[in-house]
Amino acid sequence: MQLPESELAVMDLLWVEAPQTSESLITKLGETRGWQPSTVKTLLSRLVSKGALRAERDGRRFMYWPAWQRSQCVSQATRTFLESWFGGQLTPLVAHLSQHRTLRPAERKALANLLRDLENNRDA
Amino acid sequence: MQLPESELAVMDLLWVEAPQTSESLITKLGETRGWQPSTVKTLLSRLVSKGALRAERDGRRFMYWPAWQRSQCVSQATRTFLESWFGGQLTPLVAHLSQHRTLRPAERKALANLLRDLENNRDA
DNA sequence: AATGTCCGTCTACACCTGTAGACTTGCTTC
DNA sequence: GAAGCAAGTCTACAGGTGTAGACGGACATT
Repeated sequence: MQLPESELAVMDLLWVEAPQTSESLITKLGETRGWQPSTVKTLLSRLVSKGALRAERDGRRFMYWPAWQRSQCVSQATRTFLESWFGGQLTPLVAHLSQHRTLRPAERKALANLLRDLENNRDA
Repeated sequence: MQLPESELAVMDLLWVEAPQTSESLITKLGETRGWQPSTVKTLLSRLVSKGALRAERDGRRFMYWPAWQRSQCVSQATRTFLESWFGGQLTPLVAHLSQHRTLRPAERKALANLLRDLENNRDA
Protein backbone atom coordinates (compact mmCIF):
# COMPACT_ATOMS: atom_id res chain seq x y z
CA MET A 1 0.00 0.00 0.00
CA GLN A 2 3.10 2.19 0.27
CA LEU A 3 4.24 3.68 -3.03
CA PRO A 4 7.53 5.43 -3.71
CA GLU A 5 7.54 8.47 -5.93
CA SER A 6 8.51 6.72 -9.15
CA GLU A 7 6.04 3.89 -8.78
CA LEU A 8 3.36 6.41 -7.99
CA ALA A 9 3.95 8.03 -11.36
CA VAL A 10 3.07 4.73 -13.01
CA MET A 11 0.02 4.14 -10.86
CA ASP A 12 -1.24 7.64 -11.53
CA LEU A 13 -1.43 6.92 -15.23
CA LEU A 14 -3.28 3.67 -14.65
CA TRP A 15 -5.67 5.26 -12.21
CA VAL A 16 -6.65 7.68 -14.95
CA GLU A 17 -7.08 4.98 -17.55
CA ALA A 18 -6.90 1.22 -17.35
CA PRO A 19 -5.93 -1.13 -18.73
CA GLN A 20 -2.87 0.04 -20.57
CA THR A 21 0.00 -1.74 -22.21
CA SER A 22 3.58 -1.19 -21.19
CA GLU A 23 4.08 0.43 -24.56
CA SER A 24 1.61 3.16 -23.77
CA LEU A 25 3.09 3.74 -20.34
CA ILE A 26 6.62 3.75 -21.68
CA THR A 27 5.68 6.40 -24.20
CA LYS A 28 3.96 8.64 -21.70
CA LEU A 29 6.58 8.35 -19.00
CA GLY A 30 9.32 8.78 -21.54
CA GLU A 31 7.80 12.11 -22.40
CA THR A 32 6.81 13.36 -18.98
CA ARG A 33 9.69 12.01 -16.92
CA GLY A 34 12.37 11.30 -19.46
CA TRP A 35 12.57 7.66 -18.43
CA GLN A 36 14.10 4.94 -20.55
CA PRO A 37 11.87 2.01 -21.47
CA SER A 38 13.82 -0.23 -19.14
CA THR A 39 13.06 2.01 -16.20
CA VAL A 40 9.35 1.77 -16.81
CA LYS A 41 9.56 -1.99 -17.24
CA THR A 42 11.36 -2.31 -13.92
CA LEU A 43 8.73 -0.25 -12.18
CA LEU A 44 5.96 -2.33 -13.71
CA SER A 45 7.58 -5.53 -12.46
CA ARG A 46 8.01 -4.15 -9.01
CA LEU A 47 4.42 -2.99 -8.90
CA VAL A 48 3.17 -6.37 -10.03
CA SER A 49 5.32 -8.19 -7.45
CA LYS A 50 4.05 -6.09 -4.62
CA GLY A 51 0.49 -6.57 -5.78
CA ALA A 52 -0.25 -2.99 -6.71
CA LEU A 53 -0.91 -3.94 -10.33
CA ARG A 54 -2.55 -6.86 -12.00
CA ALA A 55 -1.06 -7.99 -15.32
CA GLU A 56 -3.28 -9.92 -17.67
CA ARG A 57 -1.72 -11.61 -20.63
CA ASP A 58 -3.08 -10.56 -24.01
CA GLY A 59 -1.16 -12.55 -26.59
CA ARG A 60 2.46 -11.48 -26.46
CA ARG A 61 1.96 -8.54 -24.18
CA PHE A 62 0.35 -7.73 -20.87
CA MET A 63 -2.47 -5.44 -20.01
CA TYR A 64 -1.87 -3.67 -16.73
CA TRP A 65 -4.60 -2.77 -14.27
CA PRO A 66 -4.42 -1.15 -10.88
CA ALA A 67 -5.04 -3.69 -8.12
CA TRP A 68 -4.83 -1.07 -5.41
CA GLN A 69 -7.41 1.67 -5.31
CA ARG A 70 -6.14 5.18 -5.38
CA SER A 71 -8.36 6.24 -2.52
CA GLN A 72 -6.88 3.58 -0.28
CA CYS A 73 -3.35 4.62 -1.09
CA VAL A 74 -4.28 8.25 -0.53
CA SER A 75 -5.75 7.43 2.85
CA GLN A 76 -2.67 5.53 3.85
CA ALA A 77 -0.29 8.24 2.71
CA THR A 78 -2.37 10.94 4.35
CA ARG A 79 -2.49 9.15 7.65
CA THR A 80 1.26 8.65 7.65
CA PHE A 81 1.90 12.23 6.68
CA LEU A 82 -0.43 13.76 9.25
CA GLU A 83 0.96 11.48 11.94
CA SER A 84 4.52 12.42 11.11
CA TRP A 85 4.08 16.15 11.11
CA PHE A 86 0.81 17.20 12.68
CA GLY A 87 0.03 14.73 15.40
CA GLY A 88 -2.48 13.11 13.10
CA GLN A 89 -4.67 16.20 13.04
CA LEU A 90 -5.82 18.20 10.07
CA THR A 91 -6.37 21.53 11.77
CA PRO A 92 -2.70 22.12 12.59
CA LEU A 93 -1.90 21.53 8.95
CA VAL A 94 -4.32 24.19 7.83
CA ALA A 95 -3.03 26.52 10.53
CA HIS A 96 0.47 25.98 9.31
CA LEU A 97 -0.43 26.69 5.73
CA SER A 98 -2.27 29.85 6.60
CA GLN A 99 0.53 31.10 8.82
CA HIS A 100 2.94 30.66 6.00
CA ARG A 101 0.78 32.40 3.46
CA THR A 102 0.55 29.24 1.43
CA LEU A 103 -3.22 29.25 1.68
CA ARG A 104 -4.47 31.36 -1.21
CA PRO A 105 -7.74 33.21 -0.61
CA ALA A 106 -9.41 31.19 -3.35
CA GLU A 107 -8.37 28.00 -1.65
CA ARG A 108 -9.56 29.32 1.69
CA LYS A 109 -12.96 30.08 0.23
CA ALA A 110 -13.20 26.71 -1.47
CA LEU A 111 -12.46 25.12 1.86
CA ALA A 112 -15.03 27.20 3.67
CA ASN A 113 -17.63 26.20 1.10
CA LEU A 114 -16.75 22.58 1.39
CA LEU A 115 -17.10 22.74 5.15
CA ARG A 116 -20.44 24.49 4.89
CA ASP A 117 -21.72 21.78 2.58
CA LEU A 118 -20.50 19.15 4.95
CA GLU A 119 -22.30 20.80 7.81
CA ASN A 120 -25.56 20.91 5.88
CA ASN A 121 -25.91 17.44 4.46
CA ARG A 122 -24.05 16.05 7.37
CA ASP A 123 -24.79 12.38 6.96
CA ALA A 124 -25.83 12.48 3.36
CA MET B 1 15.59 19.66 4.34
CA GLN B 2 14.31 16.14 3.69
CA LEU B 3 14.07 13.98 6.78
CA PRO B 4 13.44 10.23 6.85
CA GLU B 5 11.19 8.81 9.53
CA SER B 6 13.92 7.79 11.96
CA GLU B 7 15.83 11.04 11.76
CA LEU B 8 12.59 12.91 12.24
CA ALA B 9 12.14 11.14 15.56
CA VAL B 10 15.42 12.65 16.73
CA MET B 11 14.64 16.11 15.42
CA ASP B 12 11.23 16.05 17.06
CA LEU B 13 12.83 15.68 20.47
CA LEU B 14 15.23 18.52 19.81
CA TRP B 15 12.51 20.76 18.46
CA VAL B 16 10.74 20.34 21.77
CA GLU B 17 13.82 21.05 23.83
CA ALA B 18 17.33 22.09 22.88
CA PRO B 19 20.12 21.61 23.46
CA GLN B 20 20.28 18.03 24.56
CA THR B 21 23.09 15.57 24.97
CA SER B 22 23.23 12.29 23.13
CA GLU B 23 22.73 10.61 26.48
CA SER B 24 19.36 12.25 26.94
CA LEU B 25 18.30 11.41 23.41
CA ILE B 26 19.54 7.85 23.70
CA THR B 27 17.50 7.36 26.84
CA LYS B 28 14.31 8.79 25.40
CA LEU B 29 14.53 7.02 22.09
CA GLY B 30 15.50 3.82 23.79
CA GLU B 31 12.24 3.99 25.66
CA THR B 32 9.93 5.25 22.96
CA ARG B 33 11.35 3.43 19.97
CA GLY B 34 13.38 0.64 21.49
CA TRP B 35 16.53 1.79 19.74
CA GLN B 36 20.01 0.78 20.78
CA PRO B 37 22.43 3.56 21.72
CA SER B 38 24.37 2.95 18.52
CA THR B 39 21.33 3.57 16.43
CA VAL B 40 20.77 6.97 17.97
CA LYS B 41 24.43 7.84 17.59
CA THR B 42 24.30 6.97 13.92
CA LEU B 43 21.26 9.13 13.41
CA LEU B 44 22.90 12.03 15.21
CA SER B 45 25.96 11.79 12.96
CA ARG B 46 23.85 11.67 9.86
CA LEU B 47 21.85 14.66 10.97
CA VAL B 48 24.98 16.64 11.72
CA SER B 49 26.52 15.74 8.34
CA LYS B 50 23.49 16.84 6.45
CA GLY B 51 23.36 20.07 8.41
CA ALA B 52 20.09 19.43 10.21
CA LEU B 53 21.77 19.59 13.59
CA ARG B 54 24.53 21.67 15.08
CA ALA B 55 26.83 19.93 17.56
CA GLU B 56 28.69 22.12 20.03
CA ARG B 57 31.43 20.57 22.05
CA ASP B 58 30.98 20.81 25.80
CA GLY B 59 33.99 19.16 27.35
CA ARG B 60 33.96 15.51 26.44
CA ARG B 61 30.47 15.47 25.04
CA PHE B 62 28.42 17.37 22.50
CA MET B 63 25.34 19.47 22.88
CA TYR B 64 22.99 19.04 19.96
CA TRP B 65 20.80 21.81 18.56
CA PRO B 66 18.43 21.86 15.61
CA ALA B 67 19.92 23.79 12.73
CA TRP B 68 16.83 23.36 10.60
CA GLN B 69 13.59 24.91 11.73
CA ARG B 70 10.66 22.64 12.13
CA SER B 71 8.36 24.96 10.24
CA GLN B 72 10.61 24.85 7.19
CA CYS B 73 10.74 21.09 7.22
CA VAL B 74 6.99 20.96 7.64
CA SER B 75 6.48 23.25 4.68
CA GLN B 76 8.75 21.18 2.53
CA ALA B 77 7.12 17.91 3.52
CA THR B 78 3.66 19.36 3.07
CA ARG B 79 4.41 20.67 -0.38
CA THR B 80 5.80 17.33 -1.49
CA PHE B 81 2.87 15.44 -0.03
CA LEU B 82 0.18 17.66 -1.51
CA GLU B 83 1.91 17.61 -4.88
CA SER B 84 2.13 13.85 -4.87
CA TRP B 85 -1.46 13.12 -3.99
CA PHE B 86 -3.67 16.15 -4.38
CA GLY B 87 -2.29 18.20 -7.24
CA GLY B 88 -0.76 20.56 -4.74
CA GLN B 89 -4.16 21.64 -3.44
CA LEU B 90 -5.49 21.50 0.07
CA THR B 91 -9.19 21.35 -0.73
CA PRO B 92 -9.07 17.92 -2.36
CA LEU B 93 -7.33 16.62 0.74
CA VAL B 94 -10.11 17.84 2.97
CA ALA B 95 -12.67 16.48 0.55
CA HIS B 96 -10.98 13.13 0.64
CA LEU B 97 -10.91 13.03 4.41
CA SER B 98 -14.54 13.96 4.71
CA GLN B 99 -15.61 11.41 2.12
CA HIS B 100 -13.85 8.74 4.05
CA ARG B 101 -15.32 9.73 7.36
CA THR B 102 -11.90 10.49 8.71
CA LEU B 103 -12.91 14.05 9.47
CA ARG B 104 -14.40 13.99 12.93
CA PRO B 105 -17.10 16.60 13.62
CA ALA B 106 -14.88 18.22 16.25
CA GLU B 107 -12.12 18.55 13.73
CA ARG B 108 -14.53 19.94 11.16
CA LYS B 109 -15.67 22.58 13.60
CA ALA B 110 -12.16 23.49 14.58
CA LEU B 111 -11.37 23.95 10.94
CA ALA B 112 -14.42 26.08 10.32
CA ASN B 113 -13.46 28.28 13.24
CA LEU B 114 -9.95 28.63 12.01
CA LEU B 115 -11.18 29.66 8.60
CA ARG B 116 -13.58 32.16 10.07
CA ASP B 117 -10.77 33.73 12.05
CA LEU B 118 -8.61 33.88 8.98
CA GLU B 119 -11.35 35.60 7.07
CA ASN B 120 -11.78 38.23 9.76
CA ASN B 121 -8.27 39.35 10.55
CA ARG B 122 -7.27 38.62 7.03
CA ASP B 123 -3.86 40.27 6.87
CA ALA B 124 -3.31 40.45 10.59
C1' DA C 1 49.47 5.11 37.33
C1' DA C 2 46.09 1.65 36.03
C1' DT C 3 41.55 0.72 34.85
C1' DG C 4 37.03 1.32 33.67
C1' DT C 5 33.37 4.34 31.34
C1' DC C 6 31.33 6.57 28.10
C1' DC C 7 31.20 9.42 23.93
C1' DG C 8 31.86 9.89 19.31
C1' DT C 9 33.53 7.61 15.02
C1' DC C 10 34.03 3.62 11.77
C1' DT C 11 32.37 -0.14 9.83
C1' DA C 12 28.58 -3.22 8.50
C1' DC C 13 24.80 -5.01 6.25
C1' DA C 14 20.27 -5.79 4.39
C1' DC C 15 16.61 -3.74 2.06
C1' DC C 16 14.53 0.04 -0.68
C1' DT C 17 14.67 3.32 -4.54
C1' DG C 18 16.03 5.40 -8.92
C1' DT C 19 17.69 4.29 -13.03
C1' DA C 20 18.93 1.41 -16.82
C1' DG C 21 21.54 -2.14 -19.90
C1' DA C 22 21.63 -7.08 -21.45
C1' DC C 23 19.29 -11.14 -22.64
C1' DT C 24 15.57 -14.43 -24.09
C1' DT C 25 11.93 -15.68 -26.52
C1' DG C 26 7.62 -15.40 -28.99
C1' DC C 27 5.44 -13.11 -32.79
C1' DT C 28 5.67 -10.76 -37.42
C1' DT C 29 7.11 -10.10 -41.88
C1' DC C 30 9.51 -11.15 -46.16
C1' DG D 1 11.58 -20.66 -42.65
C1' DA D 2 14.87 -16.74 -41.46
C1' DA D 3 15.46 -12.39 -39.59
C1' DG D 4 13.94 -8.75 -36.90
C1' DC D 5 11.30 -6.49 -33.45
C1' DA D 6 9.64 -5.89 -29.12
C1' DA D 7 7.80 -7.38 -24.49
C1' DG D 8 9.06 -9.18 -20.39
C1' DT D 9 12.83 -10.87 -17.29
C1' DC D 10 17.61 -10.65 -15.23
C1' DT D 11 21.22 -8.30 -13.65
C1' DA D 12 23.40 -4.12 -12.05
C1' DC D 13 24.75 -0.46 -9.34
C1' DA D 14 24.87 3.75 -6.56
C1' DG D 15 22.79 6.17 -2.94
C1' DG D 16 19.46 6.30 0.99
C1' DT D 17 17.51 4.19 5.24
C1' DG D 18 17.00 1.25 9.42
C1' DT D 19 19.57 -0.78 12.64
C1' DA D 20 23.59 -1.82 15.26
C1' DG D 21 28.40 -3.74 16.76
C1' DA D 22 33.40 -2.60 17.25
C1' DC D 23 36.87 0.54 18.37
C1' DG D 24 39.73 4.45 20.05
C1' DG D 25 40.54 7.89 23.07
C1' DA D 26 39.34 11.31 26.81
C1' DC D 27 37.94 11.44 31.71
C1' DA D 28 37.12 9.78 36.04
C1' DT D 29 38.07 6.83 39.76
C1' DT D 30 40.89 4.03 42.68
